Amino acid sequence: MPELPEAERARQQIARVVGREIVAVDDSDTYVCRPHAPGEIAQALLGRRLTAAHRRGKFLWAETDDGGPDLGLHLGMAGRIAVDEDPAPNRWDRFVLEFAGGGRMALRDKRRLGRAVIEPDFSHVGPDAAEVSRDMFRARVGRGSLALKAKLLDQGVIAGVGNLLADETLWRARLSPRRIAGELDQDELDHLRRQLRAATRDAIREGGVHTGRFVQARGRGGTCPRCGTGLDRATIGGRTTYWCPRCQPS
DNA sequence: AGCATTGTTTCACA
DNA sequence: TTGTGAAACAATGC
Repeated sequence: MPELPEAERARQQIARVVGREIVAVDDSDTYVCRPHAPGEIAQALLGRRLTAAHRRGKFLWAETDDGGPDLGLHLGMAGRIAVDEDPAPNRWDRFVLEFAGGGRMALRDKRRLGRAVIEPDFSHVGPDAAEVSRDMFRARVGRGSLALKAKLLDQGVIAGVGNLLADETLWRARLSPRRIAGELDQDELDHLRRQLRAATRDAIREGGVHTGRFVQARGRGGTCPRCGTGLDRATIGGRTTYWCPRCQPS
């Protein structure tokens, strides 16, 4: 599930525990907490408080008090942040903070592709897809020979777009996922950015990328919500991609 | 049984 | 340097 809209909801959850004293840390999942050894994150956080919750694309991090280290979190393919909920039954809470007074925050992740790390490095992460300026978007997205879909999925170009949001955005913008990024003109790039922002804003408001009109129609045998044409399907940028061949001509 | 899956990283290679 | 594709990661669901 998690793309930028889900990550933003997760950030809001993290913000709820800002100011609470951390009295226990479960960092025993060595895969989710890699490369840290068990207890390393605990030692860095025990007794501290989170002071702010931030997000860039799908990457989350929280500042800590007294010059403590940042705590980086990523939801991976199936994670979410559970605040003050009962512990998950099947050890799906991969990383947990417990607070004075009994509350808790868990990275709840059926798979284990989420991450929890101290002092995260975002040097290779592009600007947030919902915040990127028009000029920055033109310069970063509108170059190179990659297919447009692959370009949007590259977190180093712009951060936050996943497979579903990419398809939703391209459908809204009436652009083929196969178009070459560097061949779009300025008007097309500006239009694409507008549609990306709109699709992202709608998804955050409606509760996730799954609420998108196109995402709901997306799938084997799906038809275009606008014109009823059967959707095309192919692997682009390593991900299964759907598009309307009529609305989004190559 | 086999295949697919919303994410990221790494690697071999062109 | 830039780009491509595949594999790996882990686990679940159809």
